[in-house]
Amino acid sequence: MSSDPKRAVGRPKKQDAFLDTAVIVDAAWTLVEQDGVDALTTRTLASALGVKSPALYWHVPSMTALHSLMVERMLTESIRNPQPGERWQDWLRDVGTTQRRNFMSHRDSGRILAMAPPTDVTRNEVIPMLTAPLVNAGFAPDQAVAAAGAVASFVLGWVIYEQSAEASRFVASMVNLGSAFEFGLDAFIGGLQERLLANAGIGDW
Amino acid sequence: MSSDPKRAVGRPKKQDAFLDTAVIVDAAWTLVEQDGVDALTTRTLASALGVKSPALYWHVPSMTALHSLMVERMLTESIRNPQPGERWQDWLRDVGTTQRRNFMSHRDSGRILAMAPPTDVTRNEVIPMLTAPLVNAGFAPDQAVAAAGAVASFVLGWVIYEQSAEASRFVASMVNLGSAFEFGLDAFIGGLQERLLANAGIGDW
DNA sequence: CCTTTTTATTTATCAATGATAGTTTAAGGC
DNA sequence: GCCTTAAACTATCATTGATAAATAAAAAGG
Repeated sequence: MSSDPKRAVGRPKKQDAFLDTAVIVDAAWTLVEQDGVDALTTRTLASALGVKSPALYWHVPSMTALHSLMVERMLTESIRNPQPGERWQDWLRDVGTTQRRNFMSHRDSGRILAMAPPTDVTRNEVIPMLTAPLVNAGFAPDQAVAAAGAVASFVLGWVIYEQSAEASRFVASMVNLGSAFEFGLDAFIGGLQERLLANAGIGDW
Repeated sequence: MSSDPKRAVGRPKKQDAFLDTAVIVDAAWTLVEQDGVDALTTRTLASALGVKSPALYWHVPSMTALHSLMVERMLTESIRNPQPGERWQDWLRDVGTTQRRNFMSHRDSGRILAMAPPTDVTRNEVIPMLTAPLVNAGFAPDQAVAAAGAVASFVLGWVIYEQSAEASRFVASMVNLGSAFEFGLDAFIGGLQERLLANAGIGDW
């Protein structure tokens, strides 16, 4: 409470403004990492920031908006453009595996992704970043969007199941989850490649 | 309330027991279909059934359990065994498209799937039903589990995005969602086929 | 036929949660 | 020095999932 000398009881300003969106999103992920998404309430989060819950609403309009911001943060961490000369297959495989690893390293990220509407940033930056390299590789724009969407969907669905204790325990008893994911991803990329070659042929799409 | 002559105020029994799990799950889906998953509360659901909310807890232990039951109901509606002589590719494509159609016909099903732990029925019936035909087709058991999991993940993720108003509006402005889904599914099945042929060869898996 | 137990609901009530209203303090511009 | 804006606070709501205790009807037991 009044243990922190930097904080007056009334209100600071620009100088030492305590909160901003980035700090809140940070703390939110930390909290979720520790105690799971069910523990992410406006009160626990505020308390982790040494603040009362209504203060959060000055920076973030709602809990749902916070979820979206958390997603945005996580997504921008795990997508990259292809390096010059990198084959699209290798790039896509790496993006897929990296994204799974990234999602899995954020507890309950699947559930959060499922709840959160995409932000403008997510829509306007992330999606084009996924489709552009595929168009460059020779896919038709429709195909590129479909392929990018399919990979994104596959990863999201996979992570949701893998983060479900019951589901992943059951499947993990039959198969190594990492290998299984890569098997699926490779199969999908292989199938995309077939379709790309078909484009060069008669092009019946 | 007292408008229904069949109901005494105290309590009925077996004969005309008002509630059971099936009826509750039914009403829950109806309610979600109409007003979305956020409107599915113990009170609204009870009221739709002409009952008070604690009555539900006699039949279903928790809201989460109800979600799981809703998922179980939905899943068992959309999976089928292959018909005799049916090619595994055709069967898998049909299962995938049917499942997407089924999920999409249940409002907010993606979010519900993401929240709900799988029931025993889901684990022990649905998953084997998906893998068995693939094993029959010549996939190694690991591969069959991986492939089935991948298709299930793909569909789940896709539906979550397609049911997100913002995400689907954005993607639908670039591509037909149905065609895009099928493009992804076909690519994946094509890739699986490649792998199956590789099994017959040197078998490096 | 009366008593006891079980089944299935009710009423009453909680604690937790997301959110808003209204208040308060600090800083900056004039 | 005042006024406006930024950024927090206190107080308070309505809603929600859930439980406890009461209660009535049906079934079971004799």
